[in-house]
Amino acid sequence: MELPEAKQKFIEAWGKLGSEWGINRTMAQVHALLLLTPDALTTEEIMEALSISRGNVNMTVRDLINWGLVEKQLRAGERKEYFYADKDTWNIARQVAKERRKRELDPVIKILDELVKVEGDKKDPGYKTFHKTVTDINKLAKNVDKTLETMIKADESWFWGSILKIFK
Amino acid sequence: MELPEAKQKFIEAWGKLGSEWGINRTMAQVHALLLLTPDALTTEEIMEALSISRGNVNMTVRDLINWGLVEKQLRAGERKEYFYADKDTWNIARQVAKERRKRELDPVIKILDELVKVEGDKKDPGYKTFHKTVTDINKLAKNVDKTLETMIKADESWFWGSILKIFK
DNA sequence: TCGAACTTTCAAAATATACTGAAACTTAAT
DNA sequence: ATTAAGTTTCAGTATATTTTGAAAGTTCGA
Repeated sequence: MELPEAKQKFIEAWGKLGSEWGINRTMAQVHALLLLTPDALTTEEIMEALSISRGNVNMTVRDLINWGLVEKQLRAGERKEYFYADKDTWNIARQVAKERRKRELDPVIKILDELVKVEGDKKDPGYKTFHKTVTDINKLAKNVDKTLETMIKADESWFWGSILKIFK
Repeated sequence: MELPEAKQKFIEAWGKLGSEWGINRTMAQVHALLLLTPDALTTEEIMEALSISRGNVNMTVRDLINWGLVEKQLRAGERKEYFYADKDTWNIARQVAKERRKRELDPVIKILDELVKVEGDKKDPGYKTFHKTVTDINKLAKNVDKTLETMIKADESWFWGSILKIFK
């Protein structure tokens, strides 16, 4: 396989994975493109490379910046903005974990904490099932939450070292 | 908060979480409904409880069965089919991990393995960046893959015991 | 083998999501 | 103050996903 084709494949694969994970395809593709590019790109170059509109690039890049995956670079004497993606995969993973935790897991845990407190007739199977399900899911969610928190704070080699050692 | 309202909240929350995780909202809601129901429900009852059409229930329930989260029950002397959700949250988590790994992670790892092999000019920064990015992501993906595999095989208390012990 | 009870399918409609492109806006040099 | 280079916004359009509902299919008892 030749390099240009390989790059294309990578962009596609990352785009597909992204869309399966609730990140929109274009956003994932722009990220992939930047990950493959040694230096920063302009809006113009991204538009060109992926055949998408200016408006789309603008919004997508803003999202990537909000996710902490891309940074805007300014160059002395130039008006154009350049976009550069952090290439450290551990940072990327951590950043994604951090954002998703904040956006998705935290709100659900908050609701579950409320629901665990709901009182009811302990003889009623409907109530018993409700209470057990909610309590169990809450516990699971809290475990996931703690694990993510550790991961977010941790150093890569330590993290995988510990995980894979146990699981050996 | 009263039980019916609490149930409703749970169904909504689970639906929202599901849709953020690439599982469609209705599927997650049907799952939530079944998780709250001590015994099995019929198509009719699901339609009623969630105000959705017969066709939708049929397809959604089929998907849940394919994900291994719900089972079809037949009762002697009855034509109707009943649907029952496994209430064990660890099984649910495992099952979801298993399916997503198979459907999403495995194909990406296959592509990454191909891309890691692509040869190029070692002086070319474009090639160097490509190669490093692909190699790094491949490693990360393999670590996640191994961890998921362990989780899928593991027993709940052992798994969280080990994880949380390290992470203290 | 008929028909009632139930399930499945899928084309069409509804809804949700993403993208475009041109106008409005910003900034800085002249 | 004007203009040119660039960025941002967003109404309208395009695309993708989900849902409906009615027709076709299945199964089983009489």
